[in-house]
Amino acid sequence: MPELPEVETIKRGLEPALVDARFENVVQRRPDLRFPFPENFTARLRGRRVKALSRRSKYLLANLEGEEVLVMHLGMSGRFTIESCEKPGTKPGTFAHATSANPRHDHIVFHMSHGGTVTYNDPRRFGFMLLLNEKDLPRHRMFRTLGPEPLSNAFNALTLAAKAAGKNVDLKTFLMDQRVVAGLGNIYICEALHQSGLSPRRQAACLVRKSGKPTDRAERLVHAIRDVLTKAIVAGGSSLRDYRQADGALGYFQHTFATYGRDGKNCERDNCSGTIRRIIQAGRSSFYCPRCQH
DNA sequence: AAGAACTCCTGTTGGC
DNA sequence: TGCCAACAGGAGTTCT
Repeated sequence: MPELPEVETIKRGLEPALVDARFENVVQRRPDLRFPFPENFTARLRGRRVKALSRRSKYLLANLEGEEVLVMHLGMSGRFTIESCEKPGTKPGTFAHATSANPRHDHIVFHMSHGGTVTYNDPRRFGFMLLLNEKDLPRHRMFRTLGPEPLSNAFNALTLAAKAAGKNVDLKTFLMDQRVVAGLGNIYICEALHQSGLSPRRQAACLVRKSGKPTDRAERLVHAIRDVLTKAIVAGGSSLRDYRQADGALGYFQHTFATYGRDGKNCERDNCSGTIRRIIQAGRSSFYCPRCQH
């Protein structure tokens, strides 16, 4: 499920449950997800304090006491649930059955020192967890090649155009490549392409001029990516408030899409009477309006 | 060496 | 109702 805005939302939601708490006990219900869990995973976490949570691309990072980082990737179907988090403003013990997810896919349970519990559930098991030294993280093969954070200054029309030069792929596939820009996925690429009026079928090279300078399309695309992500994070934040008051399940964003999943529906862009279409690119669905995206 | 195809896994949905 | 195919928010590995 999660793309950058969801991981950011999850990070914020988990902060009160994890930051400044210690792992009292960690229950590991299976040897692997997508990859094997780290050697002695539970023993290495036990007793350790979480200094901070952060995010890089779609990775959720827990910086631990002792200069280690717990790296968590949620794959397609990973989710976290918080239970019995006794923090100011929450009622202890009210989250007895916080999750509607099938408990047979509860693979990891973090029992924290303040009495709260954080459970990782992942039916498809495309997620994974790593335990790395802080200083090794940037050199790790999963981080080394990651492109810039789309909400940082390192991501701009200039750097995007540089990566598009000579590329013989369509824009959709280009943006799915995490080396180009980190954290985008199927949904937000479709949305950003719609907002910028660019067809997902257009070639990536349209972002760069012969001189190497970015085209106007590149400028528009960068702006749209930023805008779509920022709005989605805000929307995710609003659903967070529910989880604290309600059932403890960490909700995802409530967001309305212009294209994603709207195959056959009307394009709602002003003055556009097109119909959203679904096509397959690199084996994945793309949604776009052939009328206003070129 | 870039780009396409295949792979991991379970759950849900829609058509017959 | 059951059955089966298609599809799902990801990305590493293997092919051509």
